[in-house]
Amino acid sequence: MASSLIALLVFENNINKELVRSLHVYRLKDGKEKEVEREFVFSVDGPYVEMKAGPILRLRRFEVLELFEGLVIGLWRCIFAFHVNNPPPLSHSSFLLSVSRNPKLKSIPTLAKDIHFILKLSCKTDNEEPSRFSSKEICELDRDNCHQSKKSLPVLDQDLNCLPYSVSPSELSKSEQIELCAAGVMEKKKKRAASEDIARIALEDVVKCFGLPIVEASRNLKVGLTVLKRKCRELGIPRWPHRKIKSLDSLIRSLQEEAERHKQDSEDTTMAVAKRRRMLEREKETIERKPFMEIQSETKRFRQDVFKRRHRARALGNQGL
DNA sequence: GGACCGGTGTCCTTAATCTT
DNA sequence: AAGATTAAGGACACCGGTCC
Repeated sequence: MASSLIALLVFENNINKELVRSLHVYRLKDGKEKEVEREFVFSVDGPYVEMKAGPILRLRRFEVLELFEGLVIGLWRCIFAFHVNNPPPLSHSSFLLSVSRNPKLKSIPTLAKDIHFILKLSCKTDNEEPSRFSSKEICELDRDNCHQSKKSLPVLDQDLNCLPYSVSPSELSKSEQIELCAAGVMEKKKKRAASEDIARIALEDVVKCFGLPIVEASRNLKVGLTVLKRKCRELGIPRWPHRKIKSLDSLIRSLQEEAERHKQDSEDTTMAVAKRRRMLEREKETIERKPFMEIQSETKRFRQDVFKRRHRARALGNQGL
């Protein structure tokens, strides 16, 4: 479960003319980006997360003081969050919240609606007066509100940085169990792969997954890691070539960038870059066909050169800063 | 019901890749 | 070239299904 992808949204709401912060937390099930396990909604007053029709839960170590992207909080990954007083400019959010450029978003129900809502709010707040409160003051207000809510609401000391639902199923009532099952929350028993399915896996199927890490490939092929490893040995693949291919891809990309930069340069330079790129692409194809092949030593030298250049460029960039 | 087989998950090791 | 980081490999315990 540690690889679960978490999407999280914080936005301002104006229901009942009160300033309400909403936090939508989406936990995608077991790393599978298509299945959403549960949705939480932030409670009105303080850092508590209210399950829909459930108890109040505590989200620790999370203060929405600024814009967050990709921040990992325990098991949770924040895809987008901003403080009520600090709405981001639309241009900033365009990449992350654009479904066409970030296809992961498609897998999260109601997200499109939420994004639309957030962006509308963002536009509105841009035109509004800046808040009278500093972030620090808001934070203090929040803390006061927390204390209040502690008095009035029952609070489970569930840390959302750990897996939710750590309460054992036997402790839940039958109706709660049914509800959890309906939400897809209860741990599903992993079914073992049928032996005919394993036998049916052909080299072509495996080759299609070379671009993925072996764990993801095994998920794609619907078999366990051990099975896939054994299958690879059977098919004459001693090591999973994902890293070789990724490395060659990265070299091809940097050559592409170089080609862009050298557009105006001499024909010789352009030709040399294009030639090298073709060589790398051929090598990648060869490895895809013969995964046991080593990366050529010439390519390894070239890769080392690229690393050095990147390193120098970064160092110069840092000096410039 | 017990033995056996095979898949899964986990932990540690090792190799490959990347950074400095 | 050395060190750091990351990802794959391998071993092993556990569990569920099947067969006798």
